[in-house]
Amino acid sequence: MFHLIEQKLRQHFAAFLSSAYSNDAAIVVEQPKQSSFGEFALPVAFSLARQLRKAPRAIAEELASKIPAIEGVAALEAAGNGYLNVRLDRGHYASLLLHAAASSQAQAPGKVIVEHTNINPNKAAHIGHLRNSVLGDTFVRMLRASGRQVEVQNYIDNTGVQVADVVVGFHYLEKKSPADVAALISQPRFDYYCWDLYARTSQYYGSHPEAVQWRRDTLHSIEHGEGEIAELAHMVADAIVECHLNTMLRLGIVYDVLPRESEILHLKFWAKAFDQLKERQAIYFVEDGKNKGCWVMAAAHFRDAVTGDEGDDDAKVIVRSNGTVTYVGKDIAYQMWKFGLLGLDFHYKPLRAYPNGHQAWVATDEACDLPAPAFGRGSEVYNVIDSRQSYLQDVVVAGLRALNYEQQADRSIHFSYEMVALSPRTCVELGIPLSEEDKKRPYVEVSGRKGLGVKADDLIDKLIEKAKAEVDSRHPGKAEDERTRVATQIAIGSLRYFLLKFTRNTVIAFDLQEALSFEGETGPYVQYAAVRARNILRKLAERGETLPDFSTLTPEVLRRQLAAEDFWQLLLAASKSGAALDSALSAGEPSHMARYAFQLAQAFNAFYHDYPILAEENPEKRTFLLWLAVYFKEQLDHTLEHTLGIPVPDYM
RNA sequence: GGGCCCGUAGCUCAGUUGGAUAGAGCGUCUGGCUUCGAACCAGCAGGUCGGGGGUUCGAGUCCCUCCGGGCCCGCCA
Repeated sequence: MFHLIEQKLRQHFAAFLSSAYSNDAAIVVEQPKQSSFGEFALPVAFSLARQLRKAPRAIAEELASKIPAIEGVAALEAAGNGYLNVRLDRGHYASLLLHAAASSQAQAPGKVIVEHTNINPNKAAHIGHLRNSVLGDTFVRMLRASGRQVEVQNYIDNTGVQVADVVVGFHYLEKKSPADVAALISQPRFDYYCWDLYARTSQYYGSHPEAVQWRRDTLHSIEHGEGEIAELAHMVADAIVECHLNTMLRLGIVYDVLPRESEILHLKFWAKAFDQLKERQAIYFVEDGKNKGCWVMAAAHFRDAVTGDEGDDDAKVIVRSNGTVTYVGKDIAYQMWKFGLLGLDFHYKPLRAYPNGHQAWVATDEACDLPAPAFGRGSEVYNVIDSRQSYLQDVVVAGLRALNYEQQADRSIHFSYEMVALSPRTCVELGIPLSEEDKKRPYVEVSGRKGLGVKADDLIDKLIEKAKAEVDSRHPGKAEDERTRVATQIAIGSLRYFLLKFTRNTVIAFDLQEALSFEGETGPYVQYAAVRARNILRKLAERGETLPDFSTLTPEVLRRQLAAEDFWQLLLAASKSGAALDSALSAGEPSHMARYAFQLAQAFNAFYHDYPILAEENPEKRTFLLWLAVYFKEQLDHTLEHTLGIPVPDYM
């Protein structure tokens, strides 16, 4: 509601300034530094000062007296050295909130595609992957909450080097047959097994350089899709994907479609993109020099300043001299498909039906009988990929631009974020050996090749264990499975909030102790506020009472009650979820949404402490306080569950 | 050598896109449970916003420069 009033205010001032001063500058509406100044502050007098050659303060006073009355605004005051502060009519505003019908938001045209997770299917997911998925999933929820149609894609690189390395491990190091591996897959935590095997294989290359030939042979077999090696690769990749989907489902993260690299190749996506790139001369064949025999994209396409003239050496190789295509090449084809620019489509088959009924599909190269939804053909594409790959993302966008797909290039957004590293303290705790140099660093980078990192499932297990101990001590009377469910919800809230509270370009130095904290600015703190609101209503029901009739809360009554600053500030904060969503979306920062939820919880916890609602004896005030609690609960529940993907437990 | 990111309280981080007296959490210290359960609340202490220039009514925010740290720049992905 808050942002609607803000919009109205902006329009009102724009119209007035346009007619009175012929000034058409955009109106800036801020929130005052101190709440005692009112609800909005307009620094408009400062920008008018130059035009009118008058002191800002005098202009602000003039505006305050001359501007026509605005419905719902109680006062307009000049303040400071030229601010114009706006005070809302509290009764009017609250009445709007009380009677607001759940406005069904008009669906914006066009489909947004969000690609996230994209974990190499060769080992267990780790904490860094969780940041990607939680950021992506939350952004998806935010877009949907704002009325956008969104498709969630999880790209599977099932033919790459990383899968090949694990296959090398199984085939050459462990001499395992497909039947042996199938037996392993049926055991729990196959992804953990591969985590170790991948590290072992990488290590083996280090001490046996000649083994790299195994990798080459394996990649070749995978690409041609034949023989035992190719079969192993498929088995491993498919099984690990299942593990990843299970891990993500624990956090409430689901997908619509999983495009795969194998299909990009088999269905000639790349061949078609290659033709277009050649035809439009986005890439060229190199006759000489270090890139001899390759098809490359000139550096000028993806770099601002090119120092050299030709710069073949700076060019990005798209097709190797042996004729195989690089990852970026395939990514260009994939990006084209996302926008419906390729004139080709995958076939699809159902991959899994989620508990909530949602169906995920996976790309295949042969048609199946079941009709799949129309995937791809997006009008906007967000790729959630860590910032270390920004160079490659630039190349992909440059590819679109070089093909004259300017609009699609502009709407290809690298939703980047910094990596998750480990705090030195946590490395020690996990038994990771550190050099003297590393111990002095603020953080240590994780490495899949070395097997260094915190596995996602381990972390989730630890969080559940910790939460369970807390729940057990507080609610010994509740049933075991119920306590486990609540503990799981708390663990999810804790983890999702932890990964969201940092802005995207902050490197997270993951610290186990910090992540396991449930106090202060954490998910459980916010959940606790929602649970407290819930408790009040449950207690009311236990006393045999029902909620009073809120229609007795007339604007006059509301105005009277909201004269109390504490109540007004809580109501105001709770009414800002739409504004918070708008600003979080325009900034592309899920962290803003998380912080809003935290601030709202803070406001409620203070309110809860100071005003025992059920003990209130004045009937009018009691009714009002109950409505306030109900309104707060609705807003926080919605923000947590719908937008942030954080469940609200029944009790804590 | 080129590109991107970071530097704000003891620690970890925000800072509404240039606005009023720079804010949270943790930690330290002090106080508050008669159950709408304290995973909470209240209070104290803590800052030359890395340094130096500049732009203007106004800079943590924009520009230049220097210092310190990180990440990329492969016929890996």
